[in-house]
Amino acid sequence: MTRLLVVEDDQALRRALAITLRARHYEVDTVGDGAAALRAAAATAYDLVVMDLGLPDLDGVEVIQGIRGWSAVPVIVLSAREAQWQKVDALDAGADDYVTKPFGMDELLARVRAALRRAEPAEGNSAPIVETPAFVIDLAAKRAHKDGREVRLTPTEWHLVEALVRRPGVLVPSTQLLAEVWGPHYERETNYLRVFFAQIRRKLEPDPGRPRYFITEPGLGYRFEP
Amino acid sequence: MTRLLVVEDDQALRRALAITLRARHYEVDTVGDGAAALRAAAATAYDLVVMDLGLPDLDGVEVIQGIRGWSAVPVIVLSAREAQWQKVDALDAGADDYVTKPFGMDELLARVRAALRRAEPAEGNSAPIVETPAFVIDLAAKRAHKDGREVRLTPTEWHLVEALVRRPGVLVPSTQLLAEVWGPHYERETNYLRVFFAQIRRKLEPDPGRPRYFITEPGLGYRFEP
DNA sequence: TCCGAGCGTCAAGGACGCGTCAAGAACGGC
DNA sequence: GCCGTTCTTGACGCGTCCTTGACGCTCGGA
Repeated sequence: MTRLLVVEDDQALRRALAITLRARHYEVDTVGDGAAALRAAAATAYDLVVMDLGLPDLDGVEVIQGIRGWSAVPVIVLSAREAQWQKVDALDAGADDYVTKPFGMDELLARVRAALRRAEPAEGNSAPIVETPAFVIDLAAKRAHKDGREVRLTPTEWHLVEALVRRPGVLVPSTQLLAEVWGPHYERETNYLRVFFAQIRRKLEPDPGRPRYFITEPGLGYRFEP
Repeated sequence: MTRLLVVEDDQALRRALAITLRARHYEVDTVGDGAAALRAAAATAYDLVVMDLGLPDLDGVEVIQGIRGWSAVPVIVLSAREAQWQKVDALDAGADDYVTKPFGMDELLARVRAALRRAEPAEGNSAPIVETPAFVIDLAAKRAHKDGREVRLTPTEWHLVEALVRRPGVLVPSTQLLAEVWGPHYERETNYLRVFFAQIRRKLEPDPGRPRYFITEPGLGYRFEP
């Protein structure tokens, strides 16, 4: 399911957007101000953010920059502001697209599709099935098998496994893993990583005491070794 | 150098676009019709295409579909057509963005930057791999190999190696290395450098006693000789 | 020839990060 | 409201990495 976050202070428009998008089978959360937007984006891994630039608390550009600090999620900006420099500012802050109110719903939907289409290959181009002599991971189906037996992973364990397995052989810094799985405020909680990797190794590694696939690089981060 | 293809039948606008984009240090090719656009896109690996929808020979949507048949290059569509369904068609055909004429040049440039920024990580712009006859260093994956064997570097060793290898051949003053790796208060602790470079040479140099790649310039600093 | 500054080497200590375990808190399903 | 799962939090032992000091070497100048 594709998850969208709608950030819009005008209640009527917020409802209209949510209804229209849900009718297209997107899963939609809505918030009404910038602080809530940042909290929501930190708590949940959305596939796309639709955001009004005129928010009551924060400037839209600040919200974009806040999100861009740790996430590459596509952001489509809605705005009644016509001035060029505002579009330029928003786009340079990290927005992916800028739609001027009043806008046609069909156009917005097309831009949502375009943004999602672009983001797709970046995330899922490498095979959604990862296979090693010890275990098989199907990222699309969210299933893992070890020695033919199905292994159950909790949501957080999946999130971690995915973050590593998506870039085989590459070292992923602890801070990046924490930001990606728990959110930007958890970058110091390295003990989470220790606890969860212990669990993941117990479930997937042939010899959990001596990891072969989920490798710790002391002081740096973790690495998935295919 | 970033390479752009401009597809526009109006000669005046084509020239204006080319001049503006070149002033921003993009490398720009221009063509005047759809057939030439397809030929050019096939012949050269452009980083982005800016395309007018109203072309004399082919419909712009067909050109987009033609390009999308084999390339994922970002496409920004320009058009005087206001109707929503035309935007929807172009976006669904694979366009990344749709700008309605008349448009502001600053806005177009911002959208160009946004599109290029998105495409960047997928292509892997700068080569983070440093190769010498004796060893290979992959800065992105944080891996080092010597004679085919993997060599493990500690966090501080990585930091130092990176600081030097990023600027091949140039002499980096000791104070700068110390400030960059340990912080500004450590600029006098040159013994740190001696200890760690001894370690790094032991791990990477063919003959650690007589360094060939990590060179000391007495009294000045250190240099990486590729 | 002697001397000193700067560099390379080595080894010991202490600090830090990691793996492990377990218990309490939050969450969701019934 | 209860129960099982999942997440959070704390404590402890251990290994690795960083820091620090001592010593020998080379090279240039007195």
